[in-house]
Amino acid sequence: MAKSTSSSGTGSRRARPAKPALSLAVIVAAGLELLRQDGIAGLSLRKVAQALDTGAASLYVYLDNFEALHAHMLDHALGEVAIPTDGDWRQKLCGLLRNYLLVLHATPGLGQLAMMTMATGPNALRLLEAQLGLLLEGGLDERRAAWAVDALPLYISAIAAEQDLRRQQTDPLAGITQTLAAAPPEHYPHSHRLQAEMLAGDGEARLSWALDMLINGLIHTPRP
Amino acid sequence: MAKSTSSSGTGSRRARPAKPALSLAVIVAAGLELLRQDGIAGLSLRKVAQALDTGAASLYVYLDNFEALHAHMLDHALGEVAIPTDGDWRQKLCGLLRNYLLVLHATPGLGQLAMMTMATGPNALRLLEAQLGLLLEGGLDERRAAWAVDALPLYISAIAAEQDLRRQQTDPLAGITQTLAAAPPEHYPHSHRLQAEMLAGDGEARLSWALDMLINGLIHTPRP
DNA sequence: GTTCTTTACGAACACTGTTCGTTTGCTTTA
DNA sequence: TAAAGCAAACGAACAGTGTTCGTAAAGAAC
Repeated sequence: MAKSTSSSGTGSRRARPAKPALSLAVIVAAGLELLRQDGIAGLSLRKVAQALDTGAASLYVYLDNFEALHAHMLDHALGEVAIPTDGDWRQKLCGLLRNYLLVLHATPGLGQLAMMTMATGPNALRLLEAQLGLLLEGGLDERRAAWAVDALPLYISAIAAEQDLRRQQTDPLAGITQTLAAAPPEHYPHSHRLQAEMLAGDGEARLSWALDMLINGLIHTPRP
Repeated sequence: MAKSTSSSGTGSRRARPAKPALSLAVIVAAGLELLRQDGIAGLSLRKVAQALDTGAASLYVYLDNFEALHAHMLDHALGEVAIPTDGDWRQKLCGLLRNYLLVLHATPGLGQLAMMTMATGPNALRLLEAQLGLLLEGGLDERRAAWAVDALPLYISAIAAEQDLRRQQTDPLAGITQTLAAAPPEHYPHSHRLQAEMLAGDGEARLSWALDMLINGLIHTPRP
């Protein structure tokens, strides 16, 4: 996909990768690589610059903000989301959303980044158009599809962000589990009884159920 | 609820509020006040300490982390979410979720904070129990209710976080609107045609529709 | 009165995003 | 060829951030 280092064809004439000429694409790639390694907490302009063997100030030729880096990184990642072509509309829509979550899930912190950044790049637009097409293909009226296309990816992003949150804390058991265990069963009977059930199921099963739930809700809820 | 300032009974003997004796409750209150004024970007340990007329290091007696402050602030805010008592189960559940969004919406940045923090305080548990009770009252089986109680507040939090994001950027028009306007209509026909429709409706109407959609989906989607 | 523990605080450390002034290297002119 | 212009790159500095450490003060327990 991405161009390999230009100097690697004829053999590198330096020990270091010959300083890849600093462009927006290279900056974004370095940012995503850094995110992949250190997560959202380890992502910083200075470290991106350091990975590119330059100073932080040099990046401001290509970026207005740190937030702009976020936006470019997100949209670049969104370019990896495949749009299904086989099956009926529902299978294709579920597949698209599943691929979206897959991409967010592939690099740690990307889900959180998606919730911190307005997705407004060309790839976001591409996914928007595809989702609208699939919803209309499914027979939904335009007004419903227009609102659904906001709700669906928002929910998927929230799932990814939540799982990122769970991943980045040292002890995933320390969360709600301790609270539930310490809660007096006579005051919180449902929470106590369903404790195990709430944590049951792997990510795949829960996602499939959630997607079904969303689309079923969509079908059964006309717009006011 | 919280103890009032102990020195206020006999009258303050200093010009300044007599240094309110530094407790977790006071720190959390100051943090929420700071959030209310400056949003999530303006929230910092040092500013909270400054508002309490002390240094940042002093807060570490009551807090392990900056993240711990987040958690306590979130749970304190969650204490303001009212649990409806009138109407059938569906009205009560919708009311609860609406109140939840209302609270997140009331102070800027709280929605983002809710997506950055695991809600694991006593008030989160209280809301969890209430939601479980209402779902079971509605006739949902326990396995479905157990998963729904994770999905529902997550989606509401995502809505709040998204609106916080929209609020904190100077120009709310600058988002997807520009991208849509610049997109060639022949390549993105649906996006172009439904441009206005996607932004239509106020927050109330969209929330009501979203809640209906979620609950309808819940009803029509059995667990695997 | 003397210990011991909790609470408070100042100074310092290692970071962060961002800005400013300057230097470099290439391209376009004269 | 030489001069001028210009965008890109860079180093230093600024105003912040969370967190840690050593050290005081203030009570409580003996």
